[in-house]
Amino acid sequence: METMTEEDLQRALAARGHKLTRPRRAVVKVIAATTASLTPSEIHAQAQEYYPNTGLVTVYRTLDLLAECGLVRKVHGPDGCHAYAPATEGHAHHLICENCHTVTEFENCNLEPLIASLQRRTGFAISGHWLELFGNCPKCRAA
Amino acid sequence: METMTEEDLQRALAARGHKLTRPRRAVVKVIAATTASLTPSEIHAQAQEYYPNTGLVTVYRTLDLLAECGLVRKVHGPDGCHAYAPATEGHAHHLICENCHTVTEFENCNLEPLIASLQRRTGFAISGHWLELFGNCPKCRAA
DNA sequence: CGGCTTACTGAAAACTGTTTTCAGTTGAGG
DNA sequence: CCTCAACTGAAAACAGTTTTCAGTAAGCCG
Repeated sequence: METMTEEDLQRALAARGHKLTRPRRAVVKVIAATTASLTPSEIHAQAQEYYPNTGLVTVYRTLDLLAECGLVRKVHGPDGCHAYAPATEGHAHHLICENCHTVTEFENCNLEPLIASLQRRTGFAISGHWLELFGNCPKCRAA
Repeated sequence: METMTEEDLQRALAARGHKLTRPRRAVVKVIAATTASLTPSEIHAQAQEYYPNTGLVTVYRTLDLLAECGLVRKVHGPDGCHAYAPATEGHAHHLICENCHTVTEFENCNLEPLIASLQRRTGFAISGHWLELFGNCPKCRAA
């Protein structure tokens, strides 16, 4: 369940033969530093603090790259489907704070009984699923 | 689990004081006739078969209206978040055919144990969730 | 260390999906 | 019927994303 460090992310990109350019480092730094889900333009704004020349286009391209490598995941929520969050390994789901957008991933969704019963009842062959939970994180509950 | 008829939908709109205009009737007819999830522009194309003057803008407005009334639900899937499907009553989830986009709704997701355990472990107060299952419907499996 | 090659870059333009604006139309109650 | 607010389509505005293109720089190789 641990989120990857900046160095982990850089290593993962390099291992796949991708160059570690200045704007990529900036985006990676932003991703590594956040617990929240961020939109491409939020990431862009933050990345510019590390490397002011970072272009929004490159942020999109880098996010695609990171998503392909499974290092980042798109987060779908009631207020939109434009945000990305750092990914943990393997199959995972999101627990999202509706207030500050902090995202916690979890596995172990234990949907097998439900899936089995639905396959029986509907005749569908179920091959994947998506589960996102919404609420308020401990910090926001306090405030 | 039954999907509403054209008349049901019209009655539901009228009951809330909305006018039954020609383009709205056309959109409602499309929604009542489909089991699949459709994008606004697919709905637009089909609605024009019933009322050729139907504008895309009105399709968007009518979908908003139907969604507000709980008659239609936005479907979020791997290939996008732009589709709408007829809604059944109450809390419901989607079972979506990745091939033909047929959507079946179901309730009874039985996530309470998972939610309770996550609340305990993370300190989040969980107030809502989203669950979508993907696979192939009986028809597409046969083909 | 410096030069080379190709992956990568930013800016501008193009695109797609959605929303707003506005003047004209129409449904439904009186 | 008549009236009037709710509603409409077209055009324009807008937001998010992708493509294009000429230039740049990462990282290998000598």
